[in-house]
Formats: sequence, structure tokens, C-alpha cells
Amino acid sequence: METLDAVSALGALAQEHRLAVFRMLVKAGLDGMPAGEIADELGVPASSMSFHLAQLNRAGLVTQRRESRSLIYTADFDRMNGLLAYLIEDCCQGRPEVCAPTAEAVSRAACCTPPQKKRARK
Amino acid sequence: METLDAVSALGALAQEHRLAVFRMLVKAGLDGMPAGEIADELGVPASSMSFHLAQLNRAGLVTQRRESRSLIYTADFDRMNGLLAYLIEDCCQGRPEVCAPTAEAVSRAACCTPPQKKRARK
DNA sequence: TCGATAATTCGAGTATCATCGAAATATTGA
DNA sequence: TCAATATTTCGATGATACTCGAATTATCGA
Repeated sequence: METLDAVSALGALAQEHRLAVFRMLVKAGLDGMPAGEIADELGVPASSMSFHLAQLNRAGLVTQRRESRSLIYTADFDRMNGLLAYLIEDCCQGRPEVCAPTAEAVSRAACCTPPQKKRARK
Repeated sequence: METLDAVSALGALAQEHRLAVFRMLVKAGLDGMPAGEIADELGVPASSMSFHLAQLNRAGLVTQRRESRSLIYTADFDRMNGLLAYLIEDCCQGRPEVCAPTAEAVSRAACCTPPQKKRARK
């Protein structure tokens, strides 16, 4: 991940509502959640939530797919892993012997693997 | 680390200059760097840099100590580790079996351990 | 085709961020 | 005590960010 991508991803997560959304979407896994449900759950007006979802989307941290009338948002686990890897490498940069093994472990372990597919929502 | 602390730390890193400063300070290790040198290195006016350093400081990602006329800034490795741990837990939240071992590995390895003390600057 | 549902885009208001020169503060050495 | 150095704080400016109601777009079922 490039530095500018990291800045953009960090900025997307650096907001209370958006961090909450992302946490929620991680929990939801590959099924994702419709915009309206996210907004309801967090008690934020739909138009405000739409703004935040667009930011997360632009930063690549969530993807969007239409399912009938709903737009389903899903966390992008690869992207989040990319950010984590960047931060860990960044953090240890110039001193790889200190924690490169850890960075390596993280990237090998593919930390943010989406959980196995769940049942379709009722 | 609490969610609001994470938002604040993420916000501090979500800016090109500040991310560059943090990278630089990580490289510098416990010795840290004086504000002026940081500003020079990045080609940013001193007053602008002071603003950014204050933000990093407020977010707890750097500490400040006076050494004669200079203010030396140092990366706070514990804080950065806290942020990484938060993000990794966050990312895997509700599905610990997927990557808890990785989070554990990261925290055990103390990824952002400051490198051993270097020579005093000339 | 029409009404209902789900969401986004628009517009306007307020707030916070980023920038940078000038002025103020802290420290040192002579 | 005074000039020089290192840095911050102040003030002003322009740019983004956040909020949310109203208007618009897309889709579905009858």
C-alpha cells in the first residue's frame, strides 16, 4: 500500500461514526449490511450515513453491491490487511530486525480474512 | 485502547506531513529529533510543523522533551502498538478464531519496540 | 404505469483543519 | 543583561469535513 492510500484509509477510519460502521461491517462478514440498517443501528440519519459510507468506499475500505432496492456494504478485508501491514512495516521501518517477523506473521496469517459464509439473511 | 483514543490516533496519522513525521521519528528511535530538524527535513515551515507536532502529541503518538534550546520529539512506541492492537482486534472482532492468534503474536512480539539506544547526536 | 421503498445527491449552515508570516516565549552563551 | 537560537502561539485565510432536511434516482410489486 502506498503512503497516500494509507493516509486516505486512516482518514476514513478517523471518525467516530465511520469507525463504528467499519466494526459493524467486519462483524457482518461477507454478507455485509444494507445502508439503511447501518444507519438505524447507529442512530444516524440516512443522508449523513450515506456521506460516511461514501468516504469509506472512496478509501477502499468497503465495497458496495446492489441487491434489489438495497445497497449492501461489505468490509474490504484485503484493504484493511493492507493498511495494517503498511502501519506495521512503517512502524518498524529501518529496523526490520526488531519486528519484521511480526509483520511477516501478520501478513502470512491474513489477519482480516472474512469469516466463512453465513446463512442468507431472512 | 478506547475507541475515542483510536479515532484520535487515526486522525493524527491521517495527514501526509504527520505520517511522514511519524515514520521519521520511528526511524530515529528513542533519541528522537528536534522540531527544527524535522521541519527542515520535510521542507515545511516551522510554525506549520509545530501545529502538526502538537496534533501528534495530543493524540499521544509522540512525546516531547526539552534539551537545551531544542524540543526533542520521540515516537511513542507503546501508543502505536496500542493502536495496532486495537485495529487488529477491531478487525477480527466477533470472529476471534479467524485471527486472534495473529493479534496475540503481534502483542507478544511488541512490534513497535524502540530500537536499542543509538549514539548521541554530534 | 403507479405508489411505495431504499438510498443517494443537493444545498446550506457550522465547525474544524491546514497553512504560514509575524510576534511572543524559553534557553543559552558571552 | 543582551543578542542569538529554537520553537511555539497568534491571527488571518482558504479549504474540507460533518450534519441533516428536501429533492432526486433506482427498484420493486401490483
